[in-house]
Formats: sequence, structure tokens, C-alpha cells
Amino acid sequence: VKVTIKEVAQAAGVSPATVSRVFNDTVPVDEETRARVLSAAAELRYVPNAAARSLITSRTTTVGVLIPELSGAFLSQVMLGLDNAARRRGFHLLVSSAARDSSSATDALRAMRGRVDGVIIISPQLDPLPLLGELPDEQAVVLVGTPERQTSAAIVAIDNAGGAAAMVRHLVRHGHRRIALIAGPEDDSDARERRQGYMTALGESDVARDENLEVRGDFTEDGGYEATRRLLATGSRPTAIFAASDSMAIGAMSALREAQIAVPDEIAIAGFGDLPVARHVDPSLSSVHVPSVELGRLALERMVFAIARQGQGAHTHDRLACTLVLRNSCGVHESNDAPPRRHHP
Amino acid sequence: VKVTIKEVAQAAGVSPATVSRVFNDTVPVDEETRARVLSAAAELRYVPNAAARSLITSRTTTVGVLIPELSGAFLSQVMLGLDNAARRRGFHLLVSSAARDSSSATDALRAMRGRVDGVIIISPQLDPLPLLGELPDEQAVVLVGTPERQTSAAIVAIDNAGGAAAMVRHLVRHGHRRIALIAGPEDDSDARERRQGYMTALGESDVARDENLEVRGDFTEDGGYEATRRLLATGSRPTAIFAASDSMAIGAMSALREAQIAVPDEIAIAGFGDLPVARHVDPSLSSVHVPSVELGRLALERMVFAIARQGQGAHTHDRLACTLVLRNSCGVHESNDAPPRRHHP
DNA sequence: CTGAAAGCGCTTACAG
DNA sequence: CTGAAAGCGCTTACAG
Repeated sequence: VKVTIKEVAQAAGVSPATVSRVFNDTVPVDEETRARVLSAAAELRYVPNAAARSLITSRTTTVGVLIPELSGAFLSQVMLGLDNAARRRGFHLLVSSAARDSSSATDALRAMRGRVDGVIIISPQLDPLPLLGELPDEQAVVLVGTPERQTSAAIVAIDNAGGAAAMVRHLVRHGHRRIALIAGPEDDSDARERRQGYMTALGESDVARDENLEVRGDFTEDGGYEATRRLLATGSRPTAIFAASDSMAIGAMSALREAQIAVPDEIAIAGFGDLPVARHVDPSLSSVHVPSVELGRLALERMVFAIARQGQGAHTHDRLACTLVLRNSCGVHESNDAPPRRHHP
Repeated sequence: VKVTIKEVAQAAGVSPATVSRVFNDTVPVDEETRARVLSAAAELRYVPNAAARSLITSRTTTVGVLIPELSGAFLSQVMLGLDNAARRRGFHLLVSSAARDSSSATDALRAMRGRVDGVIIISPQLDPLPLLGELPDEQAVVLVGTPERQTSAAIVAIDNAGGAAAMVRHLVRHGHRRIALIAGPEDDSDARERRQGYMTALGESDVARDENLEVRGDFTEDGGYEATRRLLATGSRPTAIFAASDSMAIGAMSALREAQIAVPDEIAIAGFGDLPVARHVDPSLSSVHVPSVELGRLALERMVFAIARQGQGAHTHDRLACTLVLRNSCGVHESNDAPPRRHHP
């Protein structure tokens, strides 16, 4: 039941070359001929064979996406942005969530070879530069959320440090001197950058950094819960906690509730990521909003550009700004975003 | 810089056919020859051209996934299960989140044609049967979460109705007579099945159904919040609320808090989905646990099976059971899952 | 504007 | 166990 270009050609009374020209409209084709070809193709339900086409053109109109995991609010939003943009641009997405350790990431990249026109690498926990060695030189590459460095790839990133610094500055400005940090995993570049922003903001102020106030979680609720218990166990209590993710902030709130410590009255809390749930926890959670869908969209656009230019030309470095979303958990009621926003459709 | 089978053959002093045999190990090859080929291939960093291979075999070792959206806790867990299983089975995943309306779903399916060996369709909001018409008959298809019907495809589903009924039965058993439902969208089959389970459980009991207690949300926190406000506005107050998703349950809790109604003392609440955040909200949320990762894994396994059998043979229908996770929000402290579970790594 | 022909890189009967 | 040859379905200079 597979229809080939030959049969369409025969049905339309033209050569296969002409059918090809109609479908790719690369050269002018006589209007009447084109119409005949199109109607024959429609009648036969002809769909060009992708394999044959990419064998000869060595193009696949497919972009590979290497990502550490597909679950997780942030990454799935990025995927959403990627996917929407890909559809608009006529590209397919070949995904692999093998970006955990560099050996499986390398395997995944190798397996994509020849199947994609370029690869978007999202690897906060992995240095992508060694991976690039695996790829043929002419392969288009976009790195998402990688610290800027000398590389032959385009980079699209979130301004993690700036967002974190803005939130911590906000806390400082409102009188907090003992601001704890629930950091993310040290091997995660997003986590490192947010921690950097925390330190930057403290450094700008007259608040001395106190390492006893720094604990580490794994970006999950449970991790934030555990980290907060450890923090409280030290006896040196903060007046505010900045968590490097909303999930950890929510876990922290849960631990504080258990310890009967009032938020925000006794301890203020702020998170990072601005998940949809942030405004519905109690108290509503102040957070740093991250343009994750936009990040995905931009990454795909840069990829399309890189493919078109065949790796030639300068590589762009984009850094997207975050915005502060102030709600009740940090004790400063400047915002009207909490209680929950009303929709009036 | 692309190395072909010919160059490997030449370097190893054999014919291209032999190189092919080594790589596919379909027929026995002399050990010494094999070693020579392998080392030549490694030296040249040869990677077989996927397009050429699938042109001749008409196999792609790629599975298409049509999904309504990539964000959202549930679907991203399903993707996780799919992806892990695919990697294990040596398959690639070509994803498209175009399963919103049937016209874009059709486009997406058509675009996948020839690029995949089969398609996994996840479309709670879309009847997949019309879509199947788009596909060539020999195409392997696995439907995820589709109501069982006469179809030429394998089906993998969650027992939504059973899970919902179990939760509502639990509420009834503990004395609730006025149990409200925050249903999901009517055009979503998961939502419909959960609603069905709610009605089944009530029907089994001596509790009369009261349509005033049924409101509808859109599976989001905001939707649950709004639905609960509408519910409270009617004046006929329930003693318990069953929400068809955890996000809506969390929105409901936020609305009750605003209305100064105590959970679970004045109104008990239960959700569906058992998101990670469920045990960290206040009070911790009772919910129906859904084996979403397993759902994805199983769907991929069924697909591998279907591809191997080329659409021949009987189609399996799998239905995965859900489990009740009782925490504090429904007022029955039978569980030790809340306060938050401790990890001792 | 259109056709005949070569060729993309592989796999697979068919011989030996 | 191995090789020569045909062919998968397309695209693209090259002529006309």
C-alpha cells in the first residue's frame, strides 16, 4: 500500500523529476502540470518517503533533543516551547532523556547521528563540551542553560544568577540579615548559578555570609524538607530562607509547619521557578519566574538558524531575564498576585 | 567527514556486504573477519547511515508519540516511562504534542509517516479512532488511555473509574453523605472515567447523588479554586470534596482556606494523581496513585511487540490499577505517609 | 519548463 | 562464510 513517486508520475503523465519539483517547489513548474501532479498525488494519497529523501539530501528536518529528564515542571515547559516552535517550523523532535551521565549521553548522541540535522543539548548536570567531541563538526548544536564558555555552539540560557540575586536583594532590602540558602545539587549548573546569585546579593550588602545557613537539597519537595530540618537542627535560625527551587521551598514550608514555625512571621520563604502551584500553597509562595517556554522556543529558533547556516558564522549567546513574583511567603505584601489570581474568561 | 560502508570494507579488505553482516549480525561471520571489520569501523568512527538503512529495510527503529501536551505532571511521567523503555529496546522517540484538535493531530500523524515504525497515541481529549484512518493499515498503533472499543490497535489504560470509586467509597465508609465532585473537562476521557467512578461508588451506597454538588474544573489549580468558589456560592455545603486531579484539589484547598473553612475538620478533601507535592501541602493531600511511569513503559513494550508482529495477531488491552494513598486531608488518619516521608539514603 | 540518468548508502537474495 | 549485483525511493545537475 505504499505509493511512490513513480506511480504519481505515471498517473499524472509526467516524469518522477517533475513530481519531485512540484513537491519541493524549488524550480518553476507549469501551472497546469503542477495541478495535474497535485491531484494525482492527492488521489493516490502519496506521501514522500522520508528516508529516501534524506538519503539524497542528507537533511532530515528533525532536531534531536538531549535532556536529563522529561518529568519535572521546568523541563517539561521547555519541551513545550521546543515542540511548538518545531511544529511551526516544520521540524520533528527526536528526544532522548539520557543526559544523566556522560556515557549514556554520548551513546544517545551517537544514536541520533544521521537521524537529525542538529542537536539541542539541555544538560545542567553535565559538561556538554566533551559531548561535542562526539559530534561531526558540521553538526548544528544549541546548548541550553550551559555556562558561557568558548565553544562552537549557540547558547541559550536563563539568567539564574540575576534572578536569584534579585530575590535575595529583595529580602535584604526588607531587613533580613540571616538569610538561609537551600541550594540545589552542586553538580547542577542551574543550582550553582542560583547560589552564585545569592552570594552576589549578600556581597553587595553589608550582610556577612554565614556558611551555617547554607544547606543543600536535590530540587525536590522531600529534599527541601530534609534540608530545612538539618538547618533547624543547627540551632542557628535564619529569618528568611531562599530555596533554589519552588519544590524545595514547598518542602521547607512543610518542615517549618511541622516545627511550628510561622511563615512568613517567624521565617520568610522564597522559591525559584514560579510553578503554577506556588500561588496556591499556604502562604502563597514568592518566587522567581523563569521564562521556560520561551527558553525552549528560542533554542529551537537558534537551531533552525544554525542548520540554515550550516554551522557557519558567529554563534549567538542568549540569556533570558527572570522576574520577581512577590506573594505572601516572604512577608512583604507588595503584590496583588495572592490570593490566587482570578480568571474571567 | 562522513564514512560509508564502502570505506570500512576497503579498510578491512572485505566487501560492503560483509561489513553489513557484521553490523547486523544476521548471518554467521568468520571471527577473524568480524574482528577486522570491527576494528576498521572503530578506527574510522563509522556510523551506519540511518536513512539508507531504513530506505532498504523500511524500518526506522523509531516510534512516534502523539501527546496532547508535554508539560503536566502526569503526561511527563508517562513520557519518562516511554523514554526509558525505548532506550532499553533500542528505539528512538519522535514526539509531537499536537493531539489537541483532530486536524492538527491528523497533520502530525501524516508528518510522521515513513519516519516511524509505529505510533503511540495519547489523546484523552480526542477520539483516536478517526485518526487511525489516516494511518496505513500495516502501521503498528498503541492507544493510551482510550476507552476500550472495537479497534485494530493495542490499548493501554489506567483504571480511572476504579481508582475514583475506591476513593469515594472510602469517604462514604467514613460517614460522608454529601460528597462533592470537582470533575475535569467533559471532553477528556480520563475526566469522564473518574466521574463515572464517583457515580458508581455513590450508586453502590445509600447516598443519593446530588447534582448541585458537582462542579467542573480544567485540571489546574486555578480551575479547582474557581470550581470550589462556585460550589461554596451555591450554599449547599458538602462535607467532603473529591477532585479529579491533585492540582484541582490543591486549588480547592486554597479556596477553602480563603473562605476560612477548615480541612479536613469541616470539609474533607481528596485528589487524584498523587503528585510529589501532595504530601507537602497543608494538610497533606489524600490521593489516588496512578502508575504513570509504568503506563508509559507498558505502552512502549506493547508497541515493540506490535512492530515485531507486523500488526498480526490479537491486540492486547491492558488496564492498570490505581492505589489509594490516604493522608490527612480526608480526615482519616489511617496512614503513616504524612507527615512527609523521610529518606535515609 | 521538462525528462533521462546517475547516485545517495545501505541490505539481501543469489551464487559460489 | 563471502562477494557481485540489484534495488530501496528519491533529488539534481545536465541537456534539451
